[in-house]
Amino acid sequence: MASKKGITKRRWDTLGLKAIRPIIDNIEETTLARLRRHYDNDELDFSLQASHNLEFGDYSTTALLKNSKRHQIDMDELDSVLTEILKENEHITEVSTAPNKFINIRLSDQALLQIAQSLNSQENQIAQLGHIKSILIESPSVNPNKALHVGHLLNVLVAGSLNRILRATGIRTERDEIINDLGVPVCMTIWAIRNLTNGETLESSGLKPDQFVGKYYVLGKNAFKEDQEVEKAVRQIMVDLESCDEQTVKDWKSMIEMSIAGQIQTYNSYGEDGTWHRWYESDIYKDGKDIVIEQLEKGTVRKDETGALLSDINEEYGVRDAVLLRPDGTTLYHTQDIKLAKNKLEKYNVDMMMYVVDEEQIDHFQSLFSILDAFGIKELGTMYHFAYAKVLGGDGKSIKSRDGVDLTADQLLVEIQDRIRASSKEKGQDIDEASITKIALTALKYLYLSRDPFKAFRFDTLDLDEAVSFKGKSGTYCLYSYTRAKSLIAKFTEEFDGSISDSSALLDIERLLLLQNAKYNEVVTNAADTFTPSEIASYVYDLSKLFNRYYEEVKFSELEKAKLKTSLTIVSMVSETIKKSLELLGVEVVERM
RNA sequence: GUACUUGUAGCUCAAUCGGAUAGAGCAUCAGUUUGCGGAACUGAAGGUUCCCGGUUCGAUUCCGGGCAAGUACGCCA
Repeated sequence: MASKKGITKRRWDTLGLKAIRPIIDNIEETTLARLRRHYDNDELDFSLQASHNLEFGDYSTTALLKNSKRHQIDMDELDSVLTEILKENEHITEVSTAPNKFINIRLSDQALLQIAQSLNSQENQIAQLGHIKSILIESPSVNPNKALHVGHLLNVLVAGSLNRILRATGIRTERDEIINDLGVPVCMTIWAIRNLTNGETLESSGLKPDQFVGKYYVLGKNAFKEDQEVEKAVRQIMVDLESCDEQTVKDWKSMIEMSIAGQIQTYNSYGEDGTWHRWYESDIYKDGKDIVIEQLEKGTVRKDETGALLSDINEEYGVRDAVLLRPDGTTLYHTQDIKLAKNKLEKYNVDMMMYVVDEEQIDHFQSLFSILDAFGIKELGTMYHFAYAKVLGGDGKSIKSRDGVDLTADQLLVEIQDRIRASSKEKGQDIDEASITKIALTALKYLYLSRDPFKAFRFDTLDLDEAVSFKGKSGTYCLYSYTRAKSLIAKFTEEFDGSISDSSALLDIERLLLLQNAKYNEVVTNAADTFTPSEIASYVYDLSKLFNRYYEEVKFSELEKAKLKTSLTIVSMVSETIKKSLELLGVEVVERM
């Protein structure tokens, strides 16, 4: 009995990724092997997790609590055995058992530096793959009659970031989207462009192509609502399109092309190439009939009294059955999506299909996934609806319902750029336009990606002011840390050679910094496994914050030469981690700001 | 009505997916500055994690039941 629950659950744990942690994995393995041998019991468990507080050591284990009860081993005895094994490890300098039976270990300075070097090397492999080795991401599938607004942007940025994060772990990713190029709204736009332009053309309007389309969509929609004659005319366009009337097809194609071209421009300005594969509803809306009829004899589809064909899987899957073919043989949304899924699999042969579509369509996807499973096309658990919550306007209402009055993605970028430019002028800095754009994108992307996408958020000017204020938890703060690190290395360029020959003990702040740095593989793996870019955002902020503390605490110009070299190497490694992390969020770093 | 999602500091949000004393930012208050870039740093104050049960060494997290908010519910896409 398949469960309806979980198809769109937030926490996804079936990618089976396992982070590769240099040295830490090694300590885990050797300790576990010795422990099992000592007790001659292969069921014993041992794992290390990073401590959140230096007081509790660098890493800790709950092995005492987990094993003693489960395997009837005396806790004190296990404690002394485990402590002995850990103490003999070359990378560990201190082992202590807390009153609550956590065992805390402290790593040697050497081990910390080695870990940083492994993570920083070109060969750093982030994770071992599980059974999901390839994923197709469908996004953003914006309707072609509208310019992208600040709500669509969430989709674009999250999908872009997920794509990068998944790739970083070694998963093969593919991108695609479906363009709904049919339907009444499209025909309303065609009608408006035919009748309301007063001679205005794309060229003479000076608008981006998608904005041009969007403008006439709104005009067409209003006319459609108010005037029955217009409604008639729009219906006629639908009929003409269906019957492949030459002029109508030409107008339609030109409108769709304008729209896509404009959307791609927007993707480009946000640093996404937008070259992913596009499926068109008009290519597939007649298909899928045979798939449905084929299922009739398998019992997963039934015919009702009107002659319509419905899915018949309610009992097994607990989802409401859907109409798949009208009595006249025409298809519906579901039917097209079934066909599309089949096409996708034929083209990309991926282990998992992900749909980045807002939460309004949860029911649709639960139903679709169940049907695909029942039809033997793709198993449950290998399809995922990333059901992000809608972005709300400043008044707390859905943006979707208020056509034409909202900030478009293009306007938003310009607005942020203006603010960045103004504030850098205020500080008497002279920054080139390319950097202004990068800083603006940093602020914006961090704002969008640092939060949980499953919780609705209100988009209003308050958020904007915060994003560009450069204070506190922001992308610009992280970027600033990076440029600080870079300028530090540039200042001491003669002393910096990437070595760690110094033998004096690391400072506490250096240990903290290296420990945070050491979490990189784990954080990226977890972000991929649970589809949460915000984990990267939190991580890079914490790392940046530690770096700024380091920067304030240590006067580099007063350090001994050997110590300076090591410290600069640490700075360099940390700055590279900041850079890599920001890139996973789709942020390109600047060297100066 | 049914299903899904959400509920944590005054506000906006975290919490490595069962771990130690629930953390940040904003706002508030108090400090650091002759500097390697102050777009920085340090500190104070702020909590019955919506409520009630259960599971267990241990629950913001998992399970059950309430309460509140948002969203979706067959021939539209």
